[in-house]
Amino acid sequence: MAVIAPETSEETMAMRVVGALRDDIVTMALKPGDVISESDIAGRYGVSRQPVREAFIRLAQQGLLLIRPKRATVVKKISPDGVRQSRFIRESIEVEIIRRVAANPGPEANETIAGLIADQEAASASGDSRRFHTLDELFHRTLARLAGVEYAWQLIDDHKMQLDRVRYLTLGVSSSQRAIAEHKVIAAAIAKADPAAAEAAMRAHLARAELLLTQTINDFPDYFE
Amino acid sequence: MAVIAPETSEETMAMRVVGALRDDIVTMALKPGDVISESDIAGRYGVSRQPVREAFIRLAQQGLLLIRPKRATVVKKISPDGVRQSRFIRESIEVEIIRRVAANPGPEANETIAGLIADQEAASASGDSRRFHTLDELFHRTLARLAGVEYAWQLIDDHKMQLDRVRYLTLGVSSSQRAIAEHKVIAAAIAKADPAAAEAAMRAHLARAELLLTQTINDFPDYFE
DNA sequence: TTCCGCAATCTTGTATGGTAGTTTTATGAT
DNA sequence: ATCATAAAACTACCATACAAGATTGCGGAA
Repeated sequence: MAVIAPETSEETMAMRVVGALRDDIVTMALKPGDVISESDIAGRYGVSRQPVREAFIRLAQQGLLLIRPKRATVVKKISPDGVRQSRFIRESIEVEIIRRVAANPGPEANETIAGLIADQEAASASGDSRRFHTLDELFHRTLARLAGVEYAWQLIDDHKMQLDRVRYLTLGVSSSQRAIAEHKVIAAAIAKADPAAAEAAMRAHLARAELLLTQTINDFPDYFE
Repeated sequence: MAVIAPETSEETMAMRVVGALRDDIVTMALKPGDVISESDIAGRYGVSRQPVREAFIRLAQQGLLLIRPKRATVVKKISPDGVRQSRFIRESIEVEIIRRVAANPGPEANETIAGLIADQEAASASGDSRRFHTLDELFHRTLARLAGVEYAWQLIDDHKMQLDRVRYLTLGVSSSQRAIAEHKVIAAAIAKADPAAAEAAMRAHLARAELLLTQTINDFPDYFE
């Protein structure tokens, strides 16, 4: 019974509920296949059904909920094929981004990237996996910004929620050391203004997730279609 | 005052309104900058505000409407930078698709593609621009299917609405003859299983739109940010 | 004329009641 | 005990009423 009150008039209750539910879903507090209802969530957050309903619509459009009219609303199970294609989309865009950045790094690019990698090493050394995850995201988003297509990253971000659910299931499994090493390879390619090498490094960096996916499906079969 | 009734229980009123409004926006019946209100649209379609409100939310999430809380809801003006980045996204994905198809065409690929091009030539010859547009879309979607990432096309489709509004403004300007010629180049590259050539052809095919965009901005400055 | 302030009237946001359809449960017949 | 049937208890959908902020326009004062 966590009552959520809007701080500013700019943020509506519906938006609050969206954020709260999305966090619950991505962190697996709400598990794939769980059945929820407007009244249920409304009572839980101390609001009426209306804002909850609108939150459901938003989350359904983002692929996290499945609204079955007149039947029920369920947390969508993770579609392995959907995850694969989300990754395909991300890879397609990020490869294009890394090409642009490597072809035309700009003055601030190298130092910015080096700084981010240093932060990641610090986070990894202190075992702060949450901060590491944040920095990892920032690493990729920064590349998008350097390529002048920050909006494109927002698109990736939307579809990344699907991948994040898988990632959450594999917490601790993925080696942050390895991710840092791969980031360094990418940074080196950018420093040498070598688009081809940067592209190859980015592909390798993203491809590693495929192994984790099949492994995770075996570990949590109920969460997948 | 067109009253819309749901035929099946699977399709809600809100979904109907979404479709009707999206068509109106893409075809410029509702122009960028137009102010609409829930009550207004509700009265126009003979439903209550509730389903209209939900339609607004969906369309806002697709980038066609801008909901200004407590103020109004307006048809989003076309963002030139947004169009450019939507094209960037589309190009990134389609290049990756065309690479895959060209690298591994599969048995049915060549004849399917050839058939589509023949249909397009027929449509162009008979001056049926609407059918030509439909076939053009089918051409690209078919490539996505052949690459095994039809879901990725759906993503492109969502963001393509922004591009479609521009395309609608340039009806008659764009030469279907030229598009067909470019499609033939792509088909030839696939037939020769030459990914590099296919990629170059696809990039050229998509790049041509840049000229049209700047031209269109000059012709309809009020519709752009 | 210009500017300030208030009120009428817009807008979207939220709450609630009722409706139609689905699922579950209970009940009775076989 | 098993199965068919009906009733009860859910669900999301829609309509309506009200609330709260934003805009507009009017009127009066400087």
